[in-house]
Amino acid sequence: MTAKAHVNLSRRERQIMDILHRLGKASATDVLAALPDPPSYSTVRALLRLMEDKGYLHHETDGTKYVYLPTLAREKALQSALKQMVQTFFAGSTEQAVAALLSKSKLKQDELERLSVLIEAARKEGR
Amino acid sequence: MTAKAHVNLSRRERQIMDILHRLGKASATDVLAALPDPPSYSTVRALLRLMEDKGYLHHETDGTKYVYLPTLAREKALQSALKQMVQTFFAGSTEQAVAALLSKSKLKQDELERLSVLIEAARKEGR
DNA sequence: AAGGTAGTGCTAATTTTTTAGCATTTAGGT
DNA sequence: ACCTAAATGCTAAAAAATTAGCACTACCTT
Repeated sequence: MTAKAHVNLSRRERQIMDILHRLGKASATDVLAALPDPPSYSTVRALLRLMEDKGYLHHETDGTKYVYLPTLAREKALQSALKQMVQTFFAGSTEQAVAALLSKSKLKQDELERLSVLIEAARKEGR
Repeated sequence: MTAKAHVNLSRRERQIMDILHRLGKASATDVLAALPDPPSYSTVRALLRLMEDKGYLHHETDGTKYVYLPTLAREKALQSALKQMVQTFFAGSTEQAVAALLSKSKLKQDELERLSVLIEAARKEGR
């Protein structure tokens, strides 16, 4: 499983990976509920089995049922997704990406406060 | 073209949209050069034509050749991508997304400085 | 002006994805 | 112990995506 496996995901596979990353872990029923234009339950189970074969995810047993989790650790997947986004829309500039996030959402005072602390810390560290 | 059209893109379609957003616009040759596991030139042209039919992109003529551009304005596509990312990995928290970006890349002093200015401005504005 | 190069249009085959059905197993309640 | 409910395993059909080939046109170079 390379870190850029995501470029090879099909439509449904990507939707399912997004759901798993969002929920952390999920049963076939959970996945079905979260899928856009949901297919049948049977279909979802088949997809999950195929994706497990391909190594994108694996399952644990919770009593008699299966709970699926991404194979690639959240950290790795996140890093890959962030990099992809920064490259695609900001020519590699993290600064611009952060600026876009800031401009597109109304952060609360306490959130801004905490970010301010983070940035000041980074500035001192680099100095 | 809804703003969440991206969830319906196939593997190649997504790869091509990423390339177009990265480059702004691109010829079939450009796209071929940028595609991972590149297929034939003929294939790329067919994909571009299909995607144009679906409304994902359109072309302009540059002399005799075609140059393709995303239909959805960069701003819209970006907003949709950012939202998707924030929802998937940060349960909707922009603050956490920004924090992750900061922690995963070494920003230069001048970049940090500019971000600091942005954040202070937002803090004053919200107050 | 002729030949070659670089582009487009169209079509069809192949491969992959997506889908659903049926059989089987396990657990729990009466 | 038996019946039902809720799982899973497996298989195959249908739909969509991916691919490449061939024919044609415009332009440039000699």
